[in-house]
Amino acid sequence: MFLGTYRHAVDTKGRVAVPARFREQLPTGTVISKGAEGCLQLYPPQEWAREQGLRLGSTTPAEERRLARMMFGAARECEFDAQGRIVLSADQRQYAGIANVAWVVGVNNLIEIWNDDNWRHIGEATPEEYTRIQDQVAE
Amino acid sequence: MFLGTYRHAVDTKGRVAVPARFREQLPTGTVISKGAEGCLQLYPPQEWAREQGLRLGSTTPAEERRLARMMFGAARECEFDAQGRIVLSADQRQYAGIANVAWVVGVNNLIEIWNDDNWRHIGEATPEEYTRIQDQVAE
DNA sequence: CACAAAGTGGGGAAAAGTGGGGACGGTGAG
DNA sequence: CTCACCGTCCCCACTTTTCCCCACTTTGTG
Repeated sequence: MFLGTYRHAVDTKGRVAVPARFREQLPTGTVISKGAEGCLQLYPPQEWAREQGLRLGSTTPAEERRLARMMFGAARECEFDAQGRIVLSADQRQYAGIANVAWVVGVNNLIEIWNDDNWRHIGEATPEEYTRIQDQVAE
Repeated sequence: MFLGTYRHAVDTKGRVAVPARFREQLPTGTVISKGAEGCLQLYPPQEWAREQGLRLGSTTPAEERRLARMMFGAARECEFDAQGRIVLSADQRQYAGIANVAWVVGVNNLIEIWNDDNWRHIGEATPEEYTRIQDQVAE
């Protein structure tokens, strides 16, 4: 279970530190790819396995081909260095609009990485907003 | 599992480097053929075997006959040189519209090779597009 | 306040990618 | 039949990127 929000530096080589609390729960085989609303997502192996039903073959429908290409094309297996950092590729940084700073957020089963603006927009909420959205999902 | 997008040069002899990450996972018997939307596809042996369900016979429907002819007719076994490159034939380059640059993309079970323009249209996604397509396939 | 753990930054060795020379073999023209 | 030409393949050398390692700074805790 991944919880909490962390603000980390992204250096000139595209490296970001994954919070130690998260790292201890991430076995090898963790994958990072694009996510909705312009974030990046880290999938622990068991979560990633769920996504792998999507395959290419001569009978795959056009919409699924498109999604598979975008999703797997943007993905990489996470490799942690001795300091517990991963490298965000240039593509990934561009997609998420990340330059020098990234927000690393635990969202229950996945970890998300956001840029400043998008995270402020999506993640921070006034009490009124929060209440409204909770009511909306409740239906 | 093949993941990630790589932009590689195609030299005057039609050679493209296959990313080292992919190469390690490709045994001999890997096949390259044409794919949908104007790409080329590399099939590892076990994936190629799956496509061989498609056979010609007296009861094969017209559409499948056509597909079988195009797909198997265009196929070749991949041969890697000492630097890990494969040669794209003139036919293959023409089909995919590839000149000096190719995008080599891991799409879970297959590897695809694209030209600049087509990949930009099919594979690169803005956050809005990506979110839309993900929601669309989710149904 | 001191010590330990976590995060940040950069230099250098190793690996990956790129480009071209030249040998070999098959094809077609003289 | 011989010779020039073209395509293929193998080898070598250069460039660029990756990643591994070390050291410093900051944060958090006893």
